[in-house]
Amino acid sequence: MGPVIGMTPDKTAETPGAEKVAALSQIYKMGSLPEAIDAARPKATLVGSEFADDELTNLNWLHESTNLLTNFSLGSEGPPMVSPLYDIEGDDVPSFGPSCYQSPEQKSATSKPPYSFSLLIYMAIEHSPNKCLPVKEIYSWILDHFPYFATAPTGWKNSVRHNLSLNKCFQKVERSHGKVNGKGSLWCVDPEYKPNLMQALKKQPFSSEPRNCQCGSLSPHYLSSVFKQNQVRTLKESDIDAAAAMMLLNTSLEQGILECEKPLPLKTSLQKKRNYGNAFNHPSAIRLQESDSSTTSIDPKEDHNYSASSMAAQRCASRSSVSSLSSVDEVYEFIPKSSHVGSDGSEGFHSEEDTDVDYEDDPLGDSGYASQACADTSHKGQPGKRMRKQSCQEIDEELKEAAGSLLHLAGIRTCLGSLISTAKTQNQKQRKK
DNA sequence: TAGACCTTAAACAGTT
DNA sequence: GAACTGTTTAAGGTCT
Repeated sequence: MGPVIGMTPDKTAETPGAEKVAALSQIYKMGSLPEAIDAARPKATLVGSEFADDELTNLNWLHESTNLLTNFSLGSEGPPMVSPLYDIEGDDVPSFGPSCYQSPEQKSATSKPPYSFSLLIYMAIEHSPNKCLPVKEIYSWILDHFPYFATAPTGWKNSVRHNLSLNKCFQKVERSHGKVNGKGSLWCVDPEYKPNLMQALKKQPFSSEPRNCQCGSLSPHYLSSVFKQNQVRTLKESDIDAAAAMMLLNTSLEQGILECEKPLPLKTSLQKKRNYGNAFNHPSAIRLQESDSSTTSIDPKEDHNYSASSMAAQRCASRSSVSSLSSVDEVYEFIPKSSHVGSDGSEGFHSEEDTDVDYEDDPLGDSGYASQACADTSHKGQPGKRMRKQSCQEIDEELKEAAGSLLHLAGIRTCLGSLISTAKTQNQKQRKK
């Protein structure tokens, strides 16, 4: 088996910011994504008409992503999604059900699958409804589809974990506290590396003769379809960047004050992987990890791309790097949505698992960092409250700046002032309650 | 041959 | 305390 591009920890490829990952992760997790997109569309149109074709600022992605993102569920169970893209290209509708994997796996009951653990994990995750799986579910999926591992030495599980930890293609999504449903984190595929994984997946059974390929291969049809889907996603990533930033803004607005009452999350996989000098070196990712004190200069170019990655977005991303983004429409409807704030002040987000039937045992939506950042606020003592309040005000200002930068990108500066001030007012009201 | 990629094993710490 | 999860290191094999 040939090397898989961009799949090892020591690789120094350019990477997306944690924000994008978070945004996309959130998108994956939003079971009701089409509705969210639909809900956002009219509002986006209001502001989007002024800057139709400005790449990052183009909100047309909202329109297109209705179709595009519908196809994100490439591995999902249930009926296969029919994409207009396939219609356009004259492709048949791909089948992404388990059956599309069946052939090789069934044949490989006694022989080792021709796929690397990275690909196995990738397939498992992609096959999951929310594109996120706990390690245990990944085990299960692999076992289900590759009976070889049922009788294989247990070391393969170690290898799976090793891959998850080391391979930057995979990102850990912290489970929230208080989860009764299993331990450990959820693992997602970094969208940035999906092309690589897809390429590897595409290459593996056909292009190059796998080392241990003793079994059949994935359907060429399946592979080409998936590959095309992935290409479409890649094309849209720049747009999604903007969307991610927009959503981050929402998170920031809601969480900015609360955030300062909670230390940044513990070491994350992002940090870990950054330590390998690798892909997660995106400025925003770095800076958010370097906590509040970081003012190091970054690549202006990237800073431009992630102008929303200023302090606000960073702080926000430090939580939401995994999960805490809201739907796009909430950017415009922060105030009404803020009424979702729960007793712990942690709401206003969609839980990463809100729609996940498997992990839905968390009605509070204590998803990942976002809620972690809020859940413990009551535990904090009073002494530092004044300082925190001051910090919160500073953060507020930073949030304004960040929002300004971002919305400047989007060309919707005009509504910023009222939006933020209103949101701020509402947020304060909520806090007073 | 070197480097990249991948697998396997093991140790260890933290969590449940 | 056991089992699980996550991290890290190391060694060795394969391929380009």
